[in-house]
Parts: sequence; C-alpha cells; structure tokens
Amino acid sequence: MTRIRHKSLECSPGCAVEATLQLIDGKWKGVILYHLFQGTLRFNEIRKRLPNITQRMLTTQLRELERDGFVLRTVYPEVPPKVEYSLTSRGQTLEPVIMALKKWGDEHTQFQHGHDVCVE
Amino acid sequence: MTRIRHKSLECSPGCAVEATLQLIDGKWKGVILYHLFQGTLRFNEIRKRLPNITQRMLTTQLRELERDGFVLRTVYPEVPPKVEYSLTSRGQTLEPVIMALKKWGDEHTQFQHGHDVCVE
DNA sequence: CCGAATCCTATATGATACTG
DNA sequence: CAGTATCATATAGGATTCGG
Repeated sequence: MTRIRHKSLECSPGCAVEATLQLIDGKWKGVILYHLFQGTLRFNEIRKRLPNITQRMLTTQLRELERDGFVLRTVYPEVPPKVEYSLTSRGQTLEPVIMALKKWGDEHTQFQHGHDVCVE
Repeated sequence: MTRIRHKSLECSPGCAVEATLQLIDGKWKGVILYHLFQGTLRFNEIRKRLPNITQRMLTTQLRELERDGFVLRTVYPEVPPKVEYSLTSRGQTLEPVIMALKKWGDEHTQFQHGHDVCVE
C-alpha cells in the first residue's frame, strides 16, 4: 500500500522507519526495485520477471517509483514503443534497505522458488 | 498495510523482499518494533511514544506482531490490568531490517522531530 | 488500564477491454 | 509494446462507544 505523499506522520525517534516504509510499500515495489538493481529493463522484461502482476499494476507501481525519484523512465520514440526503466542515484541508495529485507526473508520465511507462485 | 497470511506471493528472486515487507508493513509496526528494541514496554508506554495512534490500532498492530511471532504479550492478572510487550528472539532478528529502514529515512527524508507530528 | 465491538471510509489492488 | 480507461472488491485504517 502506498500512502498519500506529504501526509502527516507520527513523529517519534522511529518516525524515519515509517517514512521509508511508506515509500517502498506497495505490493510490487520491493521486487521491482530488486530487479532493477541488476540493470535497466524494458516494461515487458519487468513483467516477465513478475508473472502475476497485471499491466495496470506494473504501470502504477512504476509511476509511483518514478514520482518518488527512485526510477528513471526513458521513452524511445519508436514504433513499436520502447520504454526503459532504470534506477536513479537516489534509487540506488535503497539497495542496502532492499537487501536487508531480502536477507531477512531468505533466512526467516519458507517459500518455494517455483514457476511463478510461492506460499509464505 | 498488512496482507493476509499465507496468501500466494509472486515468486521471483526478489520474492523474499515482499515476504518480509508484508510482515512489517502496517502503518505503525515499524515504529512499534523500533521502540521495543529498547526494551519491554507496557501498552500505555507504547501509546505515549506514538501520540497519534488510536487504542484500537495499537491493539490491532500488536496482535499482528504477536501472531507473526515478533512480539510477546504478557498479561499480569492484576487490577488495574497490566500488560507488557517485549520482542521475541525472532523479533530481535528484525533489528537490522528496521535499522536499515531508519537509516535510509534519516538520510534521505526531511522531517521535523517535533512534539508529535512530522511531515514527510 | 487495556482492551473489544461497531460502524464507516478511503484506497490499494485486480479484471477486463481498448488504443497509438 | 506499452500503455489508458472503467469498473469492481477487499481491506486497512479510523472514530466512537462500551466493558471487566
């Protein structure tokens, strides 16, 4: 779930935790970022890596990541269209965060790396 | 947002990222965990540290954290009631994750540590 | 003091169809 | 290929009230 930007946040010393969470939250953002760490990808290339995502959701999540300054969207004026997504430098700074999330998940949750589905 | 347990997850190499996110997501879970890293707290002690949370939401989030094995709830059969919350060993393992989120937030978002509210 | 029970709303997500 | 546009639904989060 991505919440409204500029919404007032609870402020305690842990405030920054939620601030970060709100930016990378969204059902697919974590995985999208994860794949983009490995390099620039086209729209459909990302889609292939997320077999269950709908076109609409991929667009939505990418737009939010772009809006938040994590992802750069490059449109090539060709026919058929070609759009590439890559991380901005700000997006790169999220790598330790995403990797911490992945590391914990790998160590503490059981899921099968199957074709396209895993169960928590 | 906390999603249903055992829901099928998208499985790609980044699957673990979302698996972890789904567990610590929830508007207040990150901050609650953050405060519990500093030691056992009573219900109202947590509440004081999260000035804007409602009683219902604090209960809800704590119950989910308990359900997911991160938090231990200890009820003292007294009048008036006394309930203490502490981290389980599994909860402790989240510390690097939460701290990575906090570190990023501290370095990359602007917010004011005020009385009770900050703006992203 | 620490909740549970209700009721309510916003919004995140999804299904589906269409398009330059 | 890479999107929009529409419609539908579930659920997260909140306000309020009551209780042991």
